[in-house]
Amino acid sequence: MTTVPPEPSRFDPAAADPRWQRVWDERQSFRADDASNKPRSYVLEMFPYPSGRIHIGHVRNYTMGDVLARTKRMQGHEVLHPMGWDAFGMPAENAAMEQGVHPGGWTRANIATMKAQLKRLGFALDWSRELATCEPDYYGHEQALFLDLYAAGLVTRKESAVNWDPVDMTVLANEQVIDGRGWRSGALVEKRKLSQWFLKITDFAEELLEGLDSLDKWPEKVRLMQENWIGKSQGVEFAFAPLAPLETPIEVYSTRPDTIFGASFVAIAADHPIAQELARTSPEAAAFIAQCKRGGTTAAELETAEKLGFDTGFEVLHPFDSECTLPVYIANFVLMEYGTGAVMGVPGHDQRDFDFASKYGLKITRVVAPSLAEADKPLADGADSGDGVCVNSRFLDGMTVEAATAEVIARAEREGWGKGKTVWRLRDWGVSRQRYWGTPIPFIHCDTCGVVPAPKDQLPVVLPEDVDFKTPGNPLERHPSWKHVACPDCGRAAVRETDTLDTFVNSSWYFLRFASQPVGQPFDRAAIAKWLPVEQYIGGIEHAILHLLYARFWTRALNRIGLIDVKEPFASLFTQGMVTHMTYVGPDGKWLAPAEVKDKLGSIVTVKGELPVKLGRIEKMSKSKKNTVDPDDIIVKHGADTVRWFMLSDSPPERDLPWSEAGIEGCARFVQRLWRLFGQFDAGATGEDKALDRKRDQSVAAAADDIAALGFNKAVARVYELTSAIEKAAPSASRSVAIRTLLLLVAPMMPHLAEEAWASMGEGLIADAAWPTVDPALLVEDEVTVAVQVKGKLRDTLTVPKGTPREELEALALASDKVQRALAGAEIRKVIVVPDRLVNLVA
RNA sequence: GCGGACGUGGCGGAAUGGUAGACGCCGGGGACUUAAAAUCCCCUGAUCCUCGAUCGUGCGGGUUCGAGUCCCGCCGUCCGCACCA
Repeated sequence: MTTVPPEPSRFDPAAADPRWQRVWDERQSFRADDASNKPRSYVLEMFPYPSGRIHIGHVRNYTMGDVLARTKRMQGHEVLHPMGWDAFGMPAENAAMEQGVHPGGWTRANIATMKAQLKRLGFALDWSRELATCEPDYYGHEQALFLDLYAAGLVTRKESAVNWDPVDMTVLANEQVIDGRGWRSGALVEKRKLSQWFLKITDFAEELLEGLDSLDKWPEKVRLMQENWIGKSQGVEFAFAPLAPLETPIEVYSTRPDTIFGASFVAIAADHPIAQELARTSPEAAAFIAQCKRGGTTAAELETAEKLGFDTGFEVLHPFDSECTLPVYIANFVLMEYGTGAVMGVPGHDQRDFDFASKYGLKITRVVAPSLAEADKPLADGADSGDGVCVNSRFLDGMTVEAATAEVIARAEREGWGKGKTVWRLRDWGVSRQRYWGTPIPFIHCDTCGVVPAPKDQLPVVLPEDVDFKTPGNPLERHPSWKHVACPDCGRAAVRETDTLDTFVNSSWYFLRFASQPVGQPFDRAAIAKWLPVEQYIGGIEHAILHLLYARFWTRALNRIGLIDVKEPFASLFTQGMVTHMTYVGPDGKWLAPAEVKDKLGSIVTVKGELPVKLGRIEKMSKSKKNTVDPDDIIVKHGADTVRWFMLSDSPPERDLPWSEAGIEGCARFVQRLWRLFGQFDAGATGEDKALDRKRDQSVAAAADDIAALGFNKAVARVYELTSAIEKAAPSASRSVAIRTLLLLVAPMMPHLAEEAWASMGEGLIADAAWPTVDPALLVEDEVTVAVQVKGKLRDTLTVPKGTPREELEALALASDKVQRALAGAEIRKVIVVPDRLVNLVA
């Protein structure tokens, strides 16, 4: 094999990248020391699902975390920056069904591939802590934690209507149903009654909600989304007394008890017991209920769905007025799952009730008005949901909405027909999945003893290897021997639970396992106290609810049962934007890959045949749109540092980053430009360049601030500025110091180039070097440019020593020809001077 | 319907209420070269143009000596939630 010696004036990533990656590996440069006395930083990016290959979104995510981790390290922190694999999940089983491979083999091969890809990007990861959730060494501990939660009463098993995905043939959590469809399969979700395992996340509704207030370093958007998801609503639950022939009272829930005198009907859900009972004797009612169930549940269908009702003929009594009776309707807009499955209809102050009452000719009364005087203001345009005082409401008249609400609740409780109640939108988390490739739920079903937890000394309950995927459904259920065990209590023949845990359980505690991996237990409490909470967590906004809410819940649950001390897992959260790319549509209307098109005289044509190509939208990279770029290809072409630099440049990290070929080439040019500049380092140079010294330290200070705030695009701009300034400067000792400093500054972003240049200067590993210190005196300019405005418009600028007194600035401003011309002899009425910034002459 | 974010050159984007457009990409001109690549220098918001001037941050108002930034009202784009009582 012959090797071509690299051109010395060019940086050769093909040779340098693997060389330095090997050095970091051998020296274990990024291994976190649990015993360190340095300040600690736990930097974490959401671990990937091993789908096959790293995609560009991963590269962006991990590059950001890496720059932060490397910078923190240089700044003297003991950094924990681990990586692992969210390795259970449906795609592995799909691959098993489609390709006849074993999910474990498929997953582990993908992990090997993706790990090699991550290594090629030079991430400063502590690989000694690598974990994969599909290994018994991980999920066995998860089973133990699940049993602990069970012992504490936080795991329940109950029969319930569940979301059944008919394509994936499994149950889905509410969070996994999007617009009535499975989040993975896209199939219309059906309702089924099954015995399921649940985690009692609703026990934590209040603290998960209140905890959001302490997460001041989380995006407001994510906190709001979680708040809405938890959905706290305060109101009153009370009963309407029945009139014969109706026998049972109707319990309703309302957040507006102040409007109780405006109630003109009661509506119950189609699934409500009274409706179901009526359907047995009334074919009309049965037909209506059937009609309700046919209605779609997608957003669009709900938007246009008409409010439909069925008059049961029953009547109930108003709690405050024995003269007043209300008709009972079955209505298609009332949900059995929320509140009591029955509502009081107040058409005057609820648009939905208004529509319903208008349609069925029910009474519409105003009971809240801006003032008592406006009690009879007509409700022409629909319901009035505004604030105000109660009217037409007897003893409530004149009270504010708030006071009236309190009064009604007080009376209901005193008189015993209702009570104040908080209702949550959040449901318990159903975690049973009828799948093979997940954590086996460690329980045993015994005909004699019932549901018995697997003894802890028998953990892990390991998945069987010999399974077949030729028929749909759960392979664990079909396996000939796996499920048959002796009951741990009575010893008689029993069967294992064949459901596995939702994969979101796996990702709900992995950040704890990274902090320590003791053999016999899930984690070491002291190590968690040292490292947690994660200082900076980085990942996609798509996990704003699911993963982040579940992880918060697990952390709080483990805290409550006394296993850990931390309550919130992630102190600071950053949600990064997607990598997008132009899409191309060929003459046949099919998507074209970027490599299949080219630019010909300003218009885009196909490479083959030069046929015209239509430009689509700039969208998230996806295989179906063919607008993807493979990270490996770019690494081979340009080297890891170029890819990393591109990921950090231009777009603010929270926004989308449009991929462009021109952009990556610009980055590649800049890598070489830096390399040339680093080659100009001259240890023996003499002479001082004060301006460059100042620029150097200002750049370092600003870039440090930018990186700390995750403003990587701004840090990149500082690097460009300093680079240009050094290039323009004449040789001097200052210039050499500036080159050396620039090298340290780019080290977290372009670690391979930095190591190579650092070594050529005769230094050790730049990975072990310290962040450059700055002279605070140099951060302050001694000369400033002051703007001179006339009536707020810029007319001139003055360059003056910093701290020039106001009077002098004013005099200098008045002495300017341009200012005099702009003034044109007008009399000055007022002068605003902001020292070191501007003078504004108001004429 | 409810909630939120955003709107700045050809493009990605900078800008503690104080010189709008930093930095990068694209484009144009030039230098070097037999030539090209690579590299370097200059220009690059619009209009009128010699200096210079006028306009300019989605639209309309307002607060202020001064607004991309704050307030009110629109328009548009994107995201989340949704018969939630």
